[in-house]
Amino acid sequence: MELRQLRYLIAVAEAGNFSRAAANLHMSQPPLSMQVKALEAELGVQLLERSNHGAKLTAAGTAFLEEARAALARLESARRRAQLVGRGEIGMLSVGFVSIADYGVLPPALKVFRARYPQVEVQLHELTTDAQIRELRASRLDLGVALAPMDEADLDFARLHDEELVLALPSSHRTGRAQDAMDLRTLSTESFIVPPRDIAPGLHDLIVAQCRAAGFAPRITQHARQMQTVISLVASGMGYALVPSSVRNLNRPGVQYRRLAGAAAQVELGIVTRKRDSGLLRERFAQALVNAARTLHGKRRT
Amino acid sequence: MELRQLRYLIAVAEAGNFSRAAANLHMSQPPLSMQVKALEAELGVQLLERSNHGAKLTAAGTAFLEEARAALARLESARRRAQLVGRGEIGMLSVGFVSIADYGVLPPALKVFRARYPQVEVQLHELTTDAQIRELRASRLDLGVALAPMDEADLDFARLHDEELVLALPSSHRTGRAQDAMDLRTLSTESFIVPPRDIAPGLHDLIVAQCRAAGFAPRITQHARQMQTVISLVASGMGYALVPSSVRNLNRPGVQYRRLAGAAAQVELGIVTRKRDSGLLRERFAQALVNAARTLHGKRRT
DNA sequence: TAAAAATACTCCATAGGTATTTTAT
DNA sequence: ATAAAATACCTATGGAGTATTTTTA
Repeated sequence: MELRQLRYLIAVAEAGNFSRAAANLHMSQPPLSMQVKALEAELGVQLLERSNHGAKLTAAGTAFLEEARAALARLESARRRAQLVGRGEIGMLSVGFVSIADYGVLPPALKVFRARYPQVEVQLHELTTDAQIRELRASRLDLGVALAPMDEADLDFARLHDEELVLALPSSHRTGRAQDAMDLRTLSTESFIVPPRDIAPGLHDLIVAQCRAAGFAPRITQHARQMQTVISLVASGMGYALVPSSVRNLNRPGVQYRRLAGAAAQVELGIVTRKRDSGLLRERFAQALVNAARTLHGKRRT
Repeated sequence: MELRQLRYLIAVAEAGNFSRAAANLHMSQPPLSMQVKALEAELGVQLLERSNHGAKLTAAGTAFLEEARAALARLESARRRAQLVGRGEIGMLSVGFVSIADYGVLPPALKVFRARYPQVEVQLHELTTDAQIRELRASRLDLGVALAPMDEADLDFARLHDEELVLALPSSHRTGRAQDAMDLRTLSTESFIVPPRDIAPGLHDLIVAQCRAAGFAPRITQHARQMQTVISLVASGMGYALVPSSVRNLNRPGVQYRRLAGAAAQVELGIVTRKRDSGLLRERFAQALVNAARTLHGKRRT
């Protein structure tokens, strides 16, 4: 069975005679007759009733044509959908992100992307860096916004921006002015709230290293997986926390943020993707993230 | 776009690599690559992501293939339906019949046909001969069981059987025994119930001619379109009627039937169809009617 | 270097063209 | 006699084959 034969059959059925159909198809009558005959032979069914006056569909021909037309329509829809998906006008994109991205690059990037590609469904998953790696490998994620360090052989990491660690402390703490940097050494005996190492090893280690640099090992009294929880615990006076600076956007009563005196460790945020995995939408979304990062943090660099 | 190309794309998508797909298709790899490339070129979309390890679908390819598979399935269904209809296993048949056929050939013919072709939908329409001619020409009917005479240039008439006219008279009429023939001349002053001439000219004329042959013009006091009505009127004592003998099967209290003395006019029943209109189902139904007629009336002839 | 896809070419099967015959009204 | 489909034969496009090159992990 050939598409050509279906189109020819349709032409004959519509014209009601082979000669006229051939003219409509810009071809001569004999090959048209041959093709239709070949189709009938293959199906083993007579589709047209021929006469000197022309040809009309048999009952079998009518039944066949109805289905065949639907099939052709389906093919057209296949073509259309492929082109739309190919141009990235419609589609699906699964995006993972660490919670701090939600206070920084993600919202503006999403806003721009959604405005430009309203037909693209973006599925958002708040996941730790580790979980993103796992989900990327399982192809349940197309792109992740995660924390460095990242040296997985099968994944690519593209740096978005750095954030320094800042101190989150209860409002009850009254030392110095809000804009002043704070010396971590004055807090060496305080309790610290830190994300658990198995969940966020990069951030965990960075926080511990920062304290070490200030000459003490932090007394960790609470682990909390999500930044929101960390900040809530600080607000309730459970202790202090070192957090990436975009968490400042999380203004919660009872919490204040202070820059650290001296060298502050940098948390590096970037885009993780599968190596040699194409994906127009993925690239465009990555670009939106890069642009958002430039807008938010670019000023400091230039 | 060619069906071949769709099948090739499916093979590559399933095999995950061109070379293996080519082997599955019993062809060599280069033409396979060419055809898929041609498909992509026509659509203007990349459907496969090639690498040394093989090829996998892009998002566009996945979307395309989903629709394309549906289209191919639809084509298979087209083939199947055409073959079933072609073999007359499924289909639709629109049958017209004059009311007296309903007391004769039609019920047994229908029973046999329905048992053999349960998937064929038979639409039944009780229509006068004239109406059947009209509906056949409008292609709303495939076959009719009608009354002679029939000499329409574009229609075929195949005789089924003859029925003689018999007399239907009220039970109150007490002349002679039930099995005796009755002389129409004894009823020359009675009222007659006759189908209107514009609806059933053949039967009407036959009845009038029968009376003329008996030496009188019938006094027509009532017209009735349907045999049921004619018989009801006789039952209620409104008059007498001459009806085709199968109407005897309509046993209604208050009515008796008698053969006519002397020569009784013959009502000829037959199958009307469009000239040069094929139709397997139509032929099979006609055959069922012929068989039924032979069973019901054949004995008299042999 | 090895495995896969792409390129270069050759060949022939067949879709389509022209000329003509057959068929049925 | 006419109009349509079928048949006969020819041509050439393009689908498929073989041999080879290119690519990248």
